[in-house]
Amino acid sequence: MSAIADVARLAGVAKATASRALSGRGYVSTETRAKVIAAARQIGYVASPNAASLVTGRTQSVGVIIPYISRWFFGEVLESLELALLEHGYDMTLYNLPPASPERDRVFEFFLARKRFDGIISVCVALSEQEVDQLHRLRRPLVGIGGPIRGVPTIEIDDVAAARLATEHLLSLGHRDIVHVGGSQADEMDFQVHSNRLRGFEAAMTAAGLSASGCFYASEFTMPGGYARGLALLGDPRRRPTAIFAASDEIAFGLILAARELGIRVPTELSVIGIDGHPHSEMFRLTTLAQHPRTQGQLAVRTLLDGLASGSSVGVSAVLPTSLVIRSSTSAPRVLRALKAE
Amino acid sequence: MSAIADVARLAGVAKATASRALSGRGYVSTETRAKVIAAARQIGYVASPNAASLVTGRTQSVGVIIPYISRWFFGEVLESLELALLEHGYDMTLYNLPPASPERDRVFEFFLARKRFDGIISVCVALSEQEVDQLHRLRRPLVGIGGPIRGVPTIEIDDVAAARLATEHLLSLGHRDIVHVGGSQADEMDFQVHSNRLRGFEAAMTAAGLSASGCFYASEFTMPGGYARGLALLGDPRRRPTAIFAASDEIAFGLILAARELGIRVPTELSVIGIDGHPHSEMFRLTTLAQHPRTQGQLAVRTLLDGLASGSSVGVSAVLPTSLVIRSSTSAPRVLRALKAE
DNA sequence: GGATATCATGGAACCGATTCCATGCCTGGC
DNA sequence: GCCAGGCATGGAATCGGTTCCATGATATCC
Repeated sequence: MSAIADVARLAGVAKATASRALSGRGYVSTETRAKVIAAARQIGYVASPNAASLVTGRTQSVGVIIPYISRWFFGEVLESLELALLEHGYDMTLYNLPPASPERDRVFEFFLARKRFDGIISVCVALSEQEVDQLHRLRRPLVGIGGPIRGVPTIEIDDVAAARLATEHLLSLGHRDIVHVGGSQADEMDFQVHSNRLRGFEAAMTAAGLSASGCFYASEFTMPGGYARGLALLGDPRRRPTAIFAASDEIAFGLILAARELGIRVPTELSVIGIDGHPHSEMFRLTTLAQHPRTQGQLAVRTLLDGLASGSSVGVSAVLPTSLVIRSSTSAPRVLRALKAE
Repeated sequence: MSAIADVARLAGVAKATASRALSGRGYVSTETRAKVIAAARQIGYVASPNAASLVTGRTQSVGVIIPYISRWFFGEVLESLELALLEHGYDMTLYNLPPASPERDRVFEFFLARKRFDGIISVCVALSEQEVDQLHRLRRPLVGIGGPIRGVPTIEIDDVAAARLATEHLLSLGHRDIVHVGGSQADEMDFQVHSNRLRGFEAAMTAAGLSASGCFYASEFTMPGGYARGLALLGDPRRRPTAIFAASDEIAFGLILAARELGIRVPTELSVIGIDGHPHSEMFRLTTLAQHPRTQGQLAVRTLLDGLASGSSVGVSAVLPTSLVIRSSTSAPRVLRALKAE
């Protein structure tokens, strides 16, 4: 329970000098600094961040708002955020805010409005203009991950482009009968991830001269979701597509398992492509459009801390690239290969 | 940026009265309270928790130390912790501390020692006596999840018993040739989860008059880990067991997939049982010993807040029950069924 | 009706740092 | 030798609350 006054007394200096010696700001002679540091160590002094933030206004802590914790993308982002923040000496305070959470207003009014953070990172939680204004008024920089927020720098991937690329990969293999299994708009998160991926799919299909209508099937954004959808979709051999573009790798895993269960060979009879770059995709030999959540997290932290240093400048948004990782869940459709063989 | 002094001035009372009116402590007349509350609302006053904690010593915030974020068990625990803490008006500050992390000392010296928390919850991170003492000296209550810490209340399941129950389930079906696939002691987390589950397995085998030696195979604690181990283990038909006890559901999923890939029918030719109660276990029709991480999280929060209220009393540890959920990944071994059929 | 308990309020101290300002010393330049 | 300026230090104010203590006004009880 030692305070800086104790350190000062022990070192035989004034509080002010002790503070300067320990923080490194202002003039202190080398020997005095050494004395103070020795005294601090001797009594195990640790500065009280509360007292410090009271006067400086900085808390050395960042708030993170996130809708899920245990889903892959979010877990990865979270881990990278925590690591990057820790490196820069910041604490991370976590608010789990599922879509349509009844806690949402509580969190905003009760927690975020208190001046506990130097900044906030919002992962796939859209903030209303009012909420953004509120934070700006507190002069707290704000960075988004996963979707655009008006007037706020955001780190994201281009979901439309990623979906288009994935679909184009299937098209380039010769598939014409392609289905998209993705999240429904109903349980969409704040950002338009689901509908953006659908739009990218439709764009690619239309550009290839194909109709996309009736080619979308909704699913939970999970492996069991994809599995259930797969069983229903692939059960009828006559209506079976030759390829599926899944909006996430986990959906794709479920689809592959459903196909196996129905005796449909992947990729011979059915090609499947996902989006994510999930670590399990290697095991499932899934072709996927990898995004890089850890990079997104690191960049978000850097952007936030830059904004913090430069005094709430606006900061710059970034659209991070995705990369097509081709494995063996995709190939030319059987008909085509039969033709080629002739 | 309004302070309580502004509220007091506007309401025409002293700071002390305004503070009492807003916090609800001490005597304030009904009308004065109404005036103060109205004034506070009018200028959008939000109390500074820093200033408050400076004098009360309470921060209304809890630190959580956890080795993983995205693994199922940990994600579940985390979500339940956050929810329960939020309900009681506490913030949750997260420290991700993988086993053998180089950040560990930094986290302890630099972050935890600062008086930023009213208490700490350690999820599967064992604390050294020194670390525990340090926290006790700061009079900060401490609760563990997932394993015993000397002198600290802990919420856990009985890993030995759970493993024994799982193995006994296989034995009771008539299996004699049983293998355990679990985590290696090398990459064990702080608590003895891996070796405890192995011990439970050995205990059950020995009690049934069987030898357990040579029946353990190490695997990463993930689905790909189980998959890789499954391919290697089940490849040779002559050395194939009739049943596998997997130390986690995710390992079990991998094993099941490997079996399917090798054309081994589950459960006809191979029974598989796991531990966890993972949400995907239903999809894999996996028989499992379900533990309940959310309950563990809730109980940990309750224990911590009790300790907080009663002033660092010791609190009581709890061993939570597991439940056997029987699905169709386990059945009597084929030989036995053939005999019965005669 | 006077002593006592209860309620209501204000003034001031305090939590533990940072930082502004004043003071004094020493050095160097002219 | 004197003055300017850089360096080193201490005193005191400050951040924004909570709480102790004193004071006064009512209500209660014998």
